Amino acid sequence: MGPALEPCGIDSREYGVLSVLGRSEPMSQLEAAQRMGIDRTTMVAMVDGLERKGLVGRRPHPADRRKNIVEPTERGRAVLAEAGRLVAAAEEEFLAPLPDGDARLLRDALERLIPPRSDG
Amino acid sequence: MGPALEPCGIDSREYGVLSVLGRSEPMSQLEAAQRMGIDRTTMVAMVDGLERKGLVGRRPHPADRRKNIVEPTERGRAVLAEAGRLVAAAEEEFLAPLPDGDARLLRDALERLIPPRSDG
DNA sequence: TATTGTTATACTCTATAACTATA
DNA sequence: TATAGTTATAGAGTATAACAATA
Repeated sequence: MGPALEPCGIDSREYGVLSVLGRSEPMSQLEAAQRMGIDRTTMVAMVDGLERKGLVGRRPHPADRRKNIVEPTERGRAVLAEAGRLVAAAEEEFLAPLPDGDARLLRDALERLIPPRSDG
Repeated sequence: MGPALEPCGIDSREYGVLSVLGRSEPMSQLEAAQRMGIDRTTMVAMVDGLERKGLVGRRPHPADRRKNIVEPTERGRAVLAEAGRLVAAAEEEFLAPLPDGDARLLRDALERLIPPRSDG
């Protein structure tokens, strides 16, 4: 995934964070961290980086001023969409050596073993 | 693998090194490092740890005194055997949710995608 | 008193550079 | 001149502890 995402200017962890933030309702940093199973202090650094790149923005939660709502910017959403395409293409290429039908079987088996989280 | 190996007193990286050293002809630290795709300086630390635990021993190469031959001790071989059993059991448990036959298919597909190295 | 974000700090794993001894 | 092992050191990534603001 790393090399596949290079044209986007993000790495796989940033793609994960961007996915969490862009594919559900707006959420706080803590909620995002919990969805990804990472520490909230790690999320601070991740959001810092994405914010510097202009891909997400922080704004105060209207009802609870302790919280930051973190949302992708317009450009962040564009990068997320493009990243999704690149990752899908990389996955297809990776699975190409398998005989017809085996790719789906592999994906289904892995999904049964490791239920996907919201960060894809 | 980590939790599965705990009863052995080794972690997954140490299991990898022990496998490389115990499942082929005796070899130098550099050869072992190259088989695992890790740096030789990292191998120094790994062998240090395994030696402290009494699982491997260093001896000079008879024909080239720059080299260390690193081999499992008798106890190292016993731990390797037990670790192999624990890992196999953990894998079986992990794959248990899959319908009959799918476990083999999954393993075969993964093997086709990612050819196994000598560290298993 | 508990929670959210933040900062400072420490720890783990790994690699790079430089040294010693051998070849 | 090159190679094997070693050491010292630095970097990435992560977590824990402590603090400020807010609930």
